[in-house]
Amino acid sequence: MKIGYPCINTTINCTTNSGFRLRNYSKKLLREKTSNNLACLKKVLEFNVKNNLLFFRIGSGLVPFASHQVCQDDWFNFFKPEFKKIGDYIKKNKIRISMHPDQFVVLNALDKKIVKKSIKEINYHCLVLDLMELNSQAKVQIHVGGVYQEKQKSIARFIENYLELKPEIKKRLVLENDHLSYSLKDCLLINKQTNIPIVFDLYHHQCLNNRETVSQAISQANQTWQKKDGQLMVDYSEKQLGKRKGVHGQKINSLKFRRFLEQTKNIDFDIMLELKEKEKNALKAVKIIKTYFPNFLRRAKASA
DNA sequence: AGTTGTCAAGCTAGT
DNA sequence: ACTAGCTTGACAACT
Repeated sequence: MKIGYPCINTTINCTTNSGFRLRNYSKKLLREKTSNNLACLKKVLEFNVKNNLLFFRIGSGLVPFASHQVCQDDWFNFFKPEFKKIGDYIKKNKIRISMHPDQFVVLNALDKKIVKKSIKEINYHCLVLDLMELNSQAKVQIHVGGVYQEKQKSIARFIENYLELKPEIKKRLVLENDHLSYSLKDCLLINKQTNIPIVFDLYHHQCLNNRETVSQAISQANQTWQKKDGQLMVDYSEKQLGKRKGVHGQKINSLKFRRFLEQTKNIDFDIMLELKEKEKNALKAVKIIKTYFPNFLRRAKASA
């Protein structure tokens, strides 16, 4: 089991997400920002290793506007050595990596232009991981997309578009249940026809489910991951009290987290803590696991 | 120096 | 009809 957090470290003063406005685009700015972001990524990963946080989601803004038509720069050649160095560090320290393109990526969109742009954005994410020379256990996670009042047709469109992707993209793409349209059950249905692994998001599952227990759900998601895909990835977050459905919580609740681990203790997986306070929650999670489930982290070392 | 409006992109449900 | 929310604030113009 590896513990991680997404995109941003609030402790060290270094961000991997610095960018600029589209109207200010220039090759120089793109290279400046990318250079800064890669340097910070290395520092964040070093912080993580020091703190036993061996799962990390790299933010989509690593290379600003990388998939936008304005970007004609061959940044991937220019920064190749830097990417490789970071990849070497990741492999040396056995860090699990994921990426998560944002909400504008809709592989099942009705509008073909949106599908095309989405694929371009997915390709960029995969290219980042390829440049780091990471294996197929480094994943890019997306949601199914829109419903457009015709769920079955929309699922069919997802499958059709997915199957047309290049193998080097398919090997990285994984699907995550969302909190209002596509449940775990829907994702499993898509998995049957595509073999795409399913990332299990606990909070989304609490918002939208088919009455599976957490234990059953984790087990079902786990079965979609083959050896080449690595361990099951789980996104862990909690409801923000008093806020409307879908809002992520701020802090990890020790009791709830322990209950979750207890319910799922027969399966090993990697946990991404999607809570507002970032690495602080991940550190707390590590502490909780060390205290109450010490064999879980030993297992991580053994499998690492 | 600190504050605030805005930023490439899509979709959904709550208000 | 409008907006908050989504995996993550950060940029840049203003006071």
